[in-house]
Amino acid sequence: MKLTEAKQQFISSWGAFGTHWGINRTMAQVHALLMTSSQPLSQDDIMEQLEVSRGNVNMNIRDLISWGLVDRVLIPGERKEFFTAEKDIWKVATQIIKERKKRELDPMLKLLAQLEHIDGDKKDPEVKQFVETVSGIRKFGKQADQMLDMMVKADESWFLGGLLKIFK
Amino acid sequence: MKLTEAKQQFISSWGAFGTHWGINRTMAQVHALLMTSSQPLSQDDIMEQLEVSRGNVNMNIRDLISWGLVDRVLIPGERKEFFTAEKDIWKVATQIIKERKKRELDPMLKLLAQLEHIDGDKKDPEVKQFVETVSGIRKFGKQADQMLDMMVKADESWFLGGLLKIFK
DNA sequence: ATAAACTTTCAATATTTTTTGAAAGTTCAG
DNA sequence: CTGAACTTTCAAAAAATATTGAAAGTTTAT
Repeated sequence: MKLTEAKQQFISSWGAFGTHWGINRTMAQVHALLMTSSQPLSQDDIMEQLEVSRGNVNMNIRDLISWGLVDRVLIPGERKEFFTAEKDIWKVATQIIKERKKRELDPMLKLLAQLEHIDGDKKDPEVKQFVETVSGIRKFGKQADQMLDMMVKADESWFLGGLLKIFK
Repeated sequence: MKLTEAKQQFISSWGAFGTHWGINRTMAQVHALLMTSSQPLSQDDIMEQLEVSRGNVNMNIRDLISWGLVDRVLIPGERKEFFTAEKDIWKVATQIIKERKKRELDPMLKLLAQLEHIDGDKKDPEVKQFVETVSGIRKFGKQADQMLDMMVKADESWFLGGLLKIFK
């Protein structure tokens, strides 16, 4: 398989994959393009390669930067801005975990904590089921939260190395 | 806070949460409703409580069943079908992990394996970067795959209990 | 100060996804 | 067998989301 073809496929699949995880197609594709590019690219490069509009590229690059996955790069002698993506997949993963935790998990846990305090008969099966479900989710979420915190702090090696040992 | 109000909030937030993770609002809400309900509910109950159409409820219930998160229940003496959701959050999580792994991670890993074989100069920086990125993602994915497999096989207790010890 | 080069914004448009509801299909009691 | 009760399907409509592109804004070289 030729590089060009493989790259196309990768970009297109990464885009499709992203949409299953609440990430818009173009953002995922821009990310894929930058991750597989050895050199920084300009907005125009990206527009051309992905065949999308200037505004679209601009917006999605902004978002990727806010996720900490892409950086602006200045190239001496060039007027334009260029962009690179973090290429270490472990760093990419921990960055995404950090952000999603902050943006989604933490607020949800905060809400669940509030919802556990229900007025009314603790013996009413409906009240009981609600409180049990919510507190179950919250406990699970807290545990996941801690685990993710540790992953983010931990070193890549225990994950990419012999993770298996842990569970013996 | 009253039960009714809390339940509304939970359902609505669970729906919003779901959309950030590629799950449609109604499916997440049906799931939330069933998880917090002590009794099985019929299609009509769900339609009424969430104010959505019959077809919509039907489709999303089907999906939830295919995800293994909801079961049909027969109630003696009733003609209608009723539905319940698995309420053990650990089982819910492992079920979701199992399905997403099968539906998304496994196919992606299969694709990445193919994309690593590029014709062309291994010294070309573009080829090199592409192969490195793809193989990095694949290694990471394989490791994640194994870790998730273990989680699914493992017992709830090491997670919901003192998970922390593992990392000392 | 000017203008070319470049970036950002955002209302309009297009696309994708979800929802509806009525018709067709199924099941079952009598 | 018949029809009432219930479920499923799916084309059309609505809603949500993403994209465009041109105008406005900014920066920089001269």
